[in-house]
Amino acid sequence: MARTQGSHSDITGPRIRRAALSLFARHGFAAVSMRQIAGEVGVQAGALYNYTPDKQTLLYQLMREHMEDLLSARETRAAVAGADPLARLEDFTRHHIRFHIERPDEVFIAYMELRNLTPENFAEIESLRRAYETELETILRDGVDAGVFTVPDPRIATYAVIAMLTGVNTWYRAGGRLSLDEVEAIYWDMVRKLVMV
Amino acid sequence: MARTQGSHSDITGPRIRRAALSLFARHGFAAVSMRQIAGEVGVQAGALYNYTPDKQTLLYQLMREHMEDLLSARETRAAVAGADPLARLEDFTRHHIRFHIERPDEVFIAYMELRNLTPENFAEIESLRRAYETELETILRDGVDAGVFTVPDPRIATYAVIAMLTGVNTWYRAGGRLSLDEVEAIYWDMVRKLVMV
DNA sequence: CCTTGAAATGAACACGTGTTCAGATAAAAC
DNA sequence: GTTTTATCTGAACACGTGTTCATTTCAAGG
Repeated sequence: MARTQGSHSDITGPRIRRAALSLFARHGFAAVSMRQIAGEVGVQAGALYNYTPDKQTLLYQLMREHMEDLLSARETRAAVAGADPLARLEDFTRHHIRFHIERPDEVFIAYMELRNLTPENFAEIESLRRAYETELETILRDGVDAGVFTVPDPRIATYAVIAMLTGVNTWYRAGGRLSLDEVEAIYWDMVRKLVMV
Repeated sequence: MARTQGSHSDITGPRIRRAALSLFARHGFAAVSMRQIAGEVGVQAGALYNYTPDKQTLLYQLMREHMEDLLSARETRAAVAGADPLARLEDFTRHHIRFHIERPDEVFIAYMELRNLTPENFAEIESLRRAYETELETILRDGVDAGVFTVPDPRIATYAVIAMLTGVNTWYRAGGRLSLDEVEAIYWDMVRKLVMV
């Protein structure tokens, strides 16, 4: 019986996911073959099927893991945040940027490879994404109700803020003109003005 | 000699590009075969090579055409706009939304398939994109110089506004809750506040 | 030391890939 | 009516695809 401590399989699964993640992000899901992934892990293609039922599920699991990490991290922070909508919005803004910058491959895949999911898997990922968006939308609505925010349409402001924040991933490079702290501050300034009364 | 008026080839080239555009947008460049494109046009795969040297160039031409349309449309409007930065920014905002919403397939491809371009073709497309971004950045800098805008960093505000505006394409559907005019107005409101002094 | 069984191999399957090209087709040019 | 010529076909090439599975490997359990 394997799968006791230190068994090979305990380490191969994650290695496969890491290889697939990096290759999918670099070349795209459709352009990466199971043989390429296997080669990166140092194994024959057939061996991958001890860890995943098929290529599509491999992609789905990567996306799902990412979205669940995102949601649970958000919930953790929401629990410690106070009731002030402005403080909650600042926390959301800064955390979104930092979380996404730390996971460029996962973020890239989660946005670009949605169309390679089966309809059922797509629905699953989409519902996780909607849950995350609802976090922000709730903050905005609470702020509007409390009279501290003025947004023309909370639903659309949610889309706008998330698109704006996620856009950081397309241009930010560590060691560039601005530190991550500065980027956070600049975006928070823009978001704050965007919702300002 | 063909290629006089009404020749077959005058109409087949555009038909191929339209079919490729739609298929690339739906399934992704790597997942679409030359035989699928040919099938959509009603022709054998070999015939495509009378119109394009290869699949990669077909993608490049679609992207290039789109980016050049975007830039020349922008230049046309910039020529008639006045000197008031606020009016120029409003025009940019509304025009960006409308132009992009009218071309969802082109926009999708231009964002998602960059990694399938050769380095030379990628550089070409990127330089067109930078030129477009510079249009907005110039408006923002002029507004800051004139004292009518306050943005923490014009370069980053450019990225932020473009990401925010292009995000409309991910959720807007004709016949939904909001008309395109309303969407334009809502986004202009948010952009205006974002750069407000 | 022998048994057990999870994990890896490597070949095979059936089919799809981008691209090429000799030959057929048919419409325009003269 | 004949020649010219752009266009299209259909087969071929060399190789890559995801996935399966009988067989081998080899470390842990007893």
